[in-house]
Amino acid sequence: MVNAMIKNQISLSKNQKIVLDYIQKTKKPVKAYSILSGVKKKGINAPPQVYRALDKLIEKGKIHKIESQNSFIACNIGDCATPHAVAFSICNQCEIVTEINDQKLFKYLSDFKNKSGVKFSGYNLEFSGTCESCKAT
Amino acid sequence: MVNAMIKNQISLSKNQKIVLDYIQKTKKPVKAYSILSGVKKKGINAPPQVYRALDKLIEKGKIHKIESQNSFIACNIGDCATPHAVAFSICNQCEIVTEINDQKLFKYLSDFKNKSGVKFSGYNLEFSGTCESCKAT
DNA sequence: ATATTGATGTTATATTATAACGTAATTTTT
DNA sequence: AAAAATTACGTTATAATATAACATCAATAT
Repeated sequence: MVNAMIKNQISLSKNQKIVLDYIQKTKKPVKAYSILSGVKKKGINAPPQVYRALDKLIEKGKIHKIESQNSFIACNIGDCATPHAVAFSICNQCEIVTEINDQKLFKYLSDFKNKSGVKFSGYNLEFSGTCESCKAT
Repeated sequence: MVNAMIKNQISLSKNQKIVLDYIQKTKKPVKAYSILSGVKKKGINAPPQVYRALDKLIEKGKIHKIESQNSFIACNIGDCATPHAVAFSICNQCEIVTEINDQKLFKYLSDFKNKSGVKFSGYNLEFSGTCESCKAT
């Protein structure tokens, strides 16, 4: 009752917790069927259970989908305030994906979009290239 | 021989032409299997033929993939000079997708990326929202 | 002329995702 | 607290998207 009033308290169901837990353990984005194998021992048996959890976790800003890879990654900005306005850096070599949290970029893109006459609802931006550490080698 | 020296002359194979032709006829992005059904009468029988053509057409800057939809759209910037740095506006209502050709945006994003220490190789930006005409209704 | 590369055609299969159905748990309304 | 509504669950089956692998043919470079 008291706890229920804490702001931004987002409750997760059992399966949602299991799936989020698994995703948070990995550094690289994971695919739905990898998640499935990874959580079979926790009692999740079939794709729909995974996909349903993924959908809800995205809605709740806990994870993001990397569209160019059909993979999923935990949000690194705590509870993502804007789960539908996201930007990522994808290293083609080591495959590590990092979420970009840049207010100026966010503002630039939001403004750009609004200016263009389209009612802004979100964006997905995926940079690709070679990351710092891979560049070194 | 003479023609072969024309700059930017990009030659397309038979199947590539067929697939590009089909994509250019549509306003909305099309899916690979829709293309397949659409070009069966032209003698294209199986998915790999379509996917191979799509891959090459992307390389050659003739089409782009809309990652969030697994669909394909003709490049509206002639031969796209930068097939791996693209931006789109996706209307959630009418599903029309338009390619954004804005040098300032392009520069902003390229600069942003380079500044961040990552060797820039490309980006894919997909805005979503409600387009002008859908907003009216 | 030969070797290399790019394109084709085909079969089979891998990967990603959802439909549909019945049941159970949780929350909201009365 | 009971009823209603919503959300989540488990399961089976199947749809939709994409690629592997192999044999052949065509174009081009050496």
